[in-house]
Amino acid sequence: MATSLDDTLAALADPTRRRVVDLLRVRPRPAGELAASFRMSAPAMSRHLRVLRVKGLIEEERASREDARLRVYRLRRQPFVQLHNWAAEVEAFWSDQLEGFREYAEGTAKGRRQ
Amino acid sequence: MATSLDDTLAALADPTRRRVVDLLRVRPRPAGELAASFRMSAPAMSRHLRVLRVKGLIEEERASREDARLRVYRLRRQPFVQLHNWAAEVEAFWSDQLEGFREYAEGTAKGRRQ
DNA sequence: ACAATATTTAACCATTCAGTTAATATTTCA
DNA sequence: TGAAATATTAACTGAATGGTTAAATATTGT
Repeated sequence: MATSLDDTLAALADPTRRRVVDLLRVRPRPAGELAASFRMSAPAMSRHLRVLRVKGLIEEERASREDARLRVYRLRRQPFVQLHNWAAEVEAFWSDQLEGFREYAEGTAKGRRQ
Repeated sequence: MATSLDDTLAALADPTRRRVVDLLRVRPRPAGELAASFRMSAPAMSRHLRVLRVKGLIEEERASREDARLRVYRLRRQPFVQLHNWAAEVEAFWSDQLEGFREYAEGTAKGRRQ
């Protein structure tokens, strides 16, 4: 059930969905509470939640609940670990000692092109 | 010149653009070399590069170059640091001792539903 | 000056996306 | 049983997105 990085980034591209993640980061919440946090109709939020769910960023909570009408969503961990790792890899571009060399090489090389 | 996290995620939502970042992560490259790496016309790549530039993920290299027709692009650091930090914050949802408590509370609480 | 090269901008088109309202489950509770 | 509450799916619409080809801009080299 691993979510691809591309799916994760596509799911997070919409600002509303990113804010939903920030809310779920505090604690799992039912769809209605999430919809109420935005000036947005329930169906619109429902679709955002579906995107997040299909892409594997959240899951519907199956735990026993006092009201079965509520659908409580919680974050899944894997996509965020993967995103974290990728961002760290990209950052390695600068932390490498290589970067200093790259700067130097870019400024002095003459015929080294592709 | 700080790029917002929302801009960063929007720029990375497209798989082509994410692959461009992966290529630039190795070393800065001219637009033509990037276009050649995908089965895609030069104008299409040019637009992807424009998105990445406008959103602040890459910059055109101003260093003295042997051929002024080439536009070499390189990654900017800040957006990736920010993305890394945000993903780490989301992950804290699990590494917190709180998480254990949350699981417990979810399973046992009865009337705690805001 | 002129042809070739590198890249972008312009104009166009098909698809995707995010929002809305209306209709459809499902569960709760009076 | 039946109205209220929670949430989703369906159908529609306008805006944004990503690709294409043609035209324009700037630089290089004969």
